[in-house]
Amino acid sequence: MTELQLSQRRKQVLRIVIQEYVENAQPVGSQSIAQKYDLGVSAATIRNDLAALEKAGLLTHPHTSAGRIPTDGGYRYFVANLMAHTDLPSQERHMIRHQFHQARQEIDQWLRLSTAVLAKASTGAALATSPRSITSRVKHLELIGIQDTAVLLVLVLATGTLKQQLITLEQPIFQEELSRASNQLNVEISGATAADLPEKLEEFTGFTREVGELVLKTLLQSEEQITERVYRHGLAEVLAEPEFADGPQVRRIVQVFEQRTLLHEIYDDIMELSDVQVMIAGEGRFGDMQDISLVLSRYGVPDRVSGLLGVVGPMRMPYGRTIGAVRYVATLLNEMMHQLYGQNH
Amino acid sequence: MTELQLSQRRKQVLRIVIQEYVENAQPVGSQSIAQKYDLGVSAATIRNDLAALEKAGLLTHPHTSAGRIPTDGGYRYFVANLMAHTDLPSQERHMIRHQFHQARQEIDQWLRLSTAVLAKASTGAALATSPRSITSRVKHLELIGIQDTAVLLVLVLATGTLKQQLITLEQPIFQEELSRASNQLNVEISGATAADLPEKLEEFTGFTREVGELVLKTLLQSEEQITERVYRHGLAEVLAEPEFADGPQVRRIVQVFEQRTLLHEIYDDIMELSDVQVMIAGEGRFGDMQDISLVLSRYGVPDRVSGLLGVVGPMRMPYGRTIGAVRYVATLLNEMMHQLYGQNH
DNA sequence: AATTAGCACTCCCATCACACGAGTGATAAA
DNA sequence: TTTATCACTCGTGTGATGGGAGTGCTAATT
Repeated sequence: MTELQLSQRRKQVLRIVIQEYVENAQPVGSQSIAQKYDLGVSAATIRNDLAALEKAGLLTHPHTSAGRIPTDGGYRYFVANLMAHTDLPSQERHMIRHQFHQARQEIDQWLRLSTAVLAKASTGAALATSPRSITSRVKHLELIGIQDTAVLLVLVLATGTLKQQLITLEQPIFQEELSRASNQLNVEISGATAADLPEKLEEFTGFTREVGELVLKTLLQSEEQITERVYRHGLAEVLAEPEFADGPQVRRIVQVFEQRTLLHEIYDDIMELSDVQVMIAGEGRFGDMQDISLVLSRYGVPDRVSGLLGVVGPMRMPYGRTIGAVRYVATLLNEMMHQLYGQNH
Repeated sequence: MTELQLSQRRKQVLRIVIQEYVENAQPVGSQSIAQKYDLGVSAATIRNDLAALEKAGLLTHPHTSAGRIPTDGGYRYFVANLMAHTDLPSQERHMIRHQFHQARQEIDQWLRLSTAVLAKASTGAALATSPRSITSRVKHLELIGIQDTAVLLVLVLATGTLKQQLITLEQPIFQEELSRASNQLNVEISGATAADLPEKLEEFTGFTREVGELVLKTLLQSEEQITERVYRHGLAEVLAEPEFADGPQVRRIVQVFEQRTLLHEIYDDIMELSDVQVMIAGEGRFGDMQDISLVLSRYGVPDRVSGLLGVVGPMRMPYGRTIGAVRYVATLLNEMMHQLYGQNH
């Protein structure tokens, strides 16, 4: 993409239009700009600038005699070139950090908190996926008889995640045999990844082998699944924004917010990049996302676990603030999880 | 409440008004009734009946020259006295049952499926809570060293539910000591409830005792928590209904759908009663639920586990069908869980 | 007493006309 | 390149108008 060349003043004008529009949700005209901001030029000049910015595809009118509003391209230019790098105010940061430290050692709690915090700090609705292991490593397994013919396989992964799987048997099995099988397997497969496992399983037969296969299956599954659990928060609030006054628009954002498939599609894109990603009106690559923007980030521990975190809201969104919030929460989560999953293993 | 006395024909008229209005979302007038349904009387007579039903508080006009629409009271009367007892068509029932049997032994899957099925079979958005144990019983515990000073406590309840809790220690502890502690505890507390536990813990000291206390705390927590996880499905679809064309109304239903607090408040009411409960416009007992109805049911195994399941939708809802769907899915869940948690223990 | 026909009345809704005003675009001068 | 000026556009708000669906009432009928 060739970098668009704009005079300083025109950049300034664009910045003002976006800022005003984000704040008031009203088209902004040349006069009000000239009046409110002292650019040292008259309204007529600004009018010319506005026309130029419109020609460049950064602004539009809703109709002839209305002020200008930013296009999706306008927002993109703003985010890429004009936006002030905004961190959350330090007071707010401290409050959030404090809350996180309250919820000790509970990933589930952290993610709930993350969405709550994000929804509050942005104008959007927040969502987060549970973390997914990049390569799962078995730490320990346990077989527990639940009923005569029902056995619960409990799998502890190196990350501390628990997986459970119910096994239904043809005929009853004694707890001693369960213990024997689990002991044998533990010795062999503790620390193994999905890649190591098939080889190690070869020496086993019968029930023990079956359990081993199930472990493998569960392991693979846990590496695949990226939206095992999705945390959401703040949909009701974002619907109060004026752009969601009419029906179709509401359904659109609710769908984006609810659908798991979208997250699947986006996941890989986000994972490749370490910083916060902004996706305005679907960037042409995703379906019906007119007037909707996403601000997303990866979180986790590199090469170990990672998940998705972010905000979905109207295109008319305070990007600076939102990006700052998402970035801060992601950083915080990174810290917390680093501490948990830590250096060893 | 004194049972309202209505002539056969008036009941019939009320039934028709509700049926037509539910179908078309349009006020229905005396003439269209006389025309479409052969009641053997003229429009004028029906007009009198409509006036009488309005006086009785079962119908209203939006304005003088419009047809009638049901009030919340009208719907209540309909549900209580007039509604045909409708089960889901048997073909649909079979399909649903089949889907449930596909998702073998996975409560999580069942509940996801339940909400998906309910959302499809009703005009509403479906929600379900994860099951909660009435009295949790410890089946087994396991202590697993994750890092030097981090130990994962894995608790298997008699129901097969897993609870995990991370313990952070002051100083490192050896796996042998962990094993010793867990073995000691397992012998003593296996099968114990929260009520039994304090007594049994008395003989322990030090680390073992600490773990025991933690088990107790976790147990109590799991009995309290009723909305550990809430499954939701189909919000986007219900927003397509004409009553949600305007803003405030949308926010209202989204709030009802999202809020956990409401579920907490309703929980006890629903649990007392075994059949499907219909709650129209909050029944005067709950906050801002204008024009919103809930159709809810308990599910689970009596005296062991139970959860909440149901639909939230517009007041203008096909109650017969919705109730049938909720009832069927609840029954199905009951069956499945009965099989899982079963007769023993 | 219940039902019916007739009729005036009410009130929503769609349509049109009109004026207002914010904001533009163009032109010509500085 | 910037500015002042001015005609033009078009959404918005207001008020008038007519049609129509549906009611409520009254008086006649069964």
